[in-house]
Amino acid sequence: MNNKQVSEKLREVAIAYEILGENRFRINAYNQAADSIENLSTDIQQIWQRGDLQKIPGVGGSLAQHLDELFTKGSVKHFEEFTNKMPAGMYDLLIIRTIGPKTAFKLSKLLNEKPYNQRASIYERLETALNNKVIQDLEGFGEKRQQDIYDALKKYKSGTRKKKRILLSDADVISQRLSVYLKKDKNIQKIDYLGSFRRRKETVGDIDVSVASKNPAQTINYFIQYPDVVDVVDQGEKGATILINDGVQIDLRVIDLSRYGSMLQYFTGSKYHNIRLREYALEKDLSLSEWGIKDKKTGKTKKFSSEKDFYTFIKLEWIPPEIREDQGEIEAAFDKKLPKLVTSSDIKGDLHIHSDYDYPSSHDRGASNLEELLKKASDRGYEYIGLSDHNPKLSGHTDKQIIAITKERKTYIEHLLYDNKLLQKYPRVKKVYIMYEVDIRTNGALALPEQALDYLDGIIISLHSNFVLPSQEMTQRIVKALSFPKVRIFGHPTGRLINEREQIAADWHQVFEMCKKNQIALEINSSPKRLDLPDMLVQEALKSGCFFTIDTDSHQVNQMDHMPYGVSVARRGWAQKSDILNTQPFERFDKWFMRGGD
DNA sequence: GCCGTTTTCGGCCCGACTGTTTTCAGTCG
Ligand SMILES: Nc1nc2c(ncn2[C@H]2C[C@H](O)[C@@H](COP(=O)(O)OP(=O)(O)OP(=O)(O)O)O2)c(=O)[nH]1
Ligand SMILES: [Mg+2]
Ligand SMILES: [Mg+2]
Ligand SMILES: [Zn+2]
Repeated sequence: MNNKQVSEKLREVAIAYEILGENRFRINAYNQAADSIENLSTDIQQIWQRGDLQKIPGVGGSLAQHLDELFTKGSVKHFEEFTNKMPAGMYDLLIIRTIGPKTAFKLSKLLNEKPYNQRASIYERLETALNNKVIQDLEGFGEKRQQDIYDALKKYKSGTRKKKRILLSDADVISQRLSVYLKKDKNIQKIDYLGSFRRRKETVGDIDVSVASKNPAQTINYFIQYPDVVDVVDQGEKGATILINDGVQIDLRVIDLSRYGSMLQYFTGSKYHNIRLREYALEKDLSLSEWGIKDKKTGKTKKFSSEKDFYTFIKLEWIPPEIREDQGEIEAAFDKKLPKLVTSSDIKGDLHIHSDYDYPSSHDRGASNLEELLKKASDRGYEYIGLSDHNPKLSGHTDKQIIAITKERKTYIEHLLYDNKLLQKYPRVKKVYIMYEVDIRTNGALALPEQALDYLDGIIISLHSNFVLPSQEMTQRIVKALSFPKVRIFGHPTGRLINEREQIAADWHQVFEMCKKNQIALEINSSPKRLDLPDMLVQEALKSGCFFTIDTDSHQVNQMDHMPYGVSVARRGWAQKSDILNTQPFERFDKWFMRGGD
C-alpha cells in the first residue's frame, strides 16, 4: 500500500464518519492526515518500520495505531466498521463535481434498491434515475438540484472536467497566455498568479489568479469569454472558475485594490498555512480573511493593500510563498528566524550540462556546442560550468577504448577553450569543468573504467536504469556508487519523472549520511519534469547536514534558463545560499570541486 | 483525533456560491 492509497483510505473513513455524524474535528483530523501523508516524500511504510509514524504531522497516537494495524494485517477493523456501512458505489460518485459525501450517500442508497439493474454501473444507474426524474423527490433535493446533477454527470462522462495536476512549467505557459488576454481589459489594474503556482510547487492542481479591477462585473464577464474556455464551472460576484482545453481549471478572484494585500495572502495559501495563521490570529481576537483583518471586539475590518503590511499587523515577518506550507514558518516568522532563502541571482554556475560533443554516448547527447553554452553561461552571470556528457557506451567498447575516448574528449575541449580562446572570449566564465554524468550500474559499480577518471575533473553519478529494486538493495547500490573517487554530485537522486515515473525506493537517511561523509553534493535537478531532489527530501537532507548543487541537466542551451525551477525547489526545502555549493564564487567552489585525495 | 516556550484539556479558519430553505446545508476553495 503506497502513500496515495493510504491517504485514500483515510479519506474514505473520514467520509463515512461525516455521514454517520461523527465529530467534525475528528473528520478534519483524518482529512488533514490524509493530505499530509499524500505529500510525504518518503514511503510511509518505511516510516512505519522505523517506528516514526507519529512524527508525521497530523498523525497522533490513535492514527499511528490504526496505520500499524493496516500495515500489519492489511486492514483496520475500526475503519471497516465504518466504511462497511456505506452503500456500494458511493465512493465512485464523489468524482462527479457538486456531489459530496451527503449527496453521494443518498444517491447510492437509492441506486442500490431493487428497481435498478445492479449489474449496471453506478453511473448508468444514476443516469436512469435522472432520466426518470426521481432524484427531485428525494428529501433535500429539488428540480434544480436534479438538473445540476444531470449536468455534472454529463460533464463527467464527456471528460469535461479537471484533469491531473500539471507541471509548474506548463502552468507558467498557460498563465502567460492568459495574461496577454486579461491585459486587454482596461478595468484590470493588477494581475497575480497565486495558490500553488505562487508557492512554486512542482505541480499545480489549478491556476489561481487574482485581479484588481475597477469594474468587477465586467472583468468577470470578460474572463469567462476567454477563447480557450470549454466550460464555465462557477460564476459569481466575486469571481469565476473556468475550465480550458486539456482539462486545466482556472480560478479567478476579483477584488478592490484597497484589499489586494489580504487577497494575496488568502489566495496564496497554502490551505494549512492559512488555517494555522488564522488560529494564531484568533489568539489575539483577530479574524483573518481575504477581506482583511477583523477585530472581533469592535467587529471592524481593517483593509490591507499590501501583503507585507498584513503580516506585519499580526506581528510576523513577511513569509516567502514557497515555504507557506505549515511547516513551522509562522513560528519562525514570529521569532524573526526565517531562513534567508537562496535566490536565482545567487547562482554562479551550472554543473550538469550536456554538449553536442560527438562520441559514442550511452544516452542522448546535447544539441548545443561549447560556445553556445559558454555564451549563455556568461549571459547568466556564471563563473563556471560543468560539461557533463553521459559516459561512453559500454557495449562494443573495451575499457581501453573508453579511456581513449575520454582522453580525446578532454584534449578536444581544452583545444576549444585555450587554443581557440573560448575562455578568453567569455572572460566572466573562469573555468569549464570536464565531467561525465556516469550511470550507476545495478550492482552499484560505475559504468566507467576507473582510469578514465584521470581525464575528468569530477563526475556526476546518476541512476538511468533498473529503477525498481527493493529499498535495501537500491540503498546499497547507491552507497557503493557514492564511494568511488572523483564523485562530486549525485544527480537527480530519486530518478522520478513527474506524472510518468515514480521515485525509487531507498533509505534516504543512509544515502544522505553517505553524501555528507564523502562530501558529495546532492543535485537539485531543475528540469521541470524532474525537480529532483524533491522539496521535501531537500528539507530532510538539510537536516542531515548535506549540501547541494542546483543544475539544469540541459540538453539544449535554452534549458539552462530552467535554473529558477531548481532554485524554487531549494527554497521550498528551506535552503539558504550557504547550503548551495554553486552559489560560491569560483575560487571557493573550485577548492571543493578540485580537492585531491580521491 | 491532534496539539501545546504562556495550555496535556479545550480549543479547532473562513468565505463564495447554490439550492431549498424561513435561517441553513452542502460543496468547494
Ligand atoms: N482559509 C482557507 N483557504 C483556503 C482553503 N482552501 C483553499 N484555500 C486558499 C489557499 C489555497 O492556496 C488557495 C487556492 O486553493 P487551491 O485549492 O487551488 O489550492 P492550491 O493552489 O494551494 O493547490 P493546488 O495545486 O491547486 O491543488 O485558496 C481553505 O479551506 N481555507
Ligand atoms: Mg490552486
Ligand atoms: Mg483553486
Ligand atoms: Zn544529465
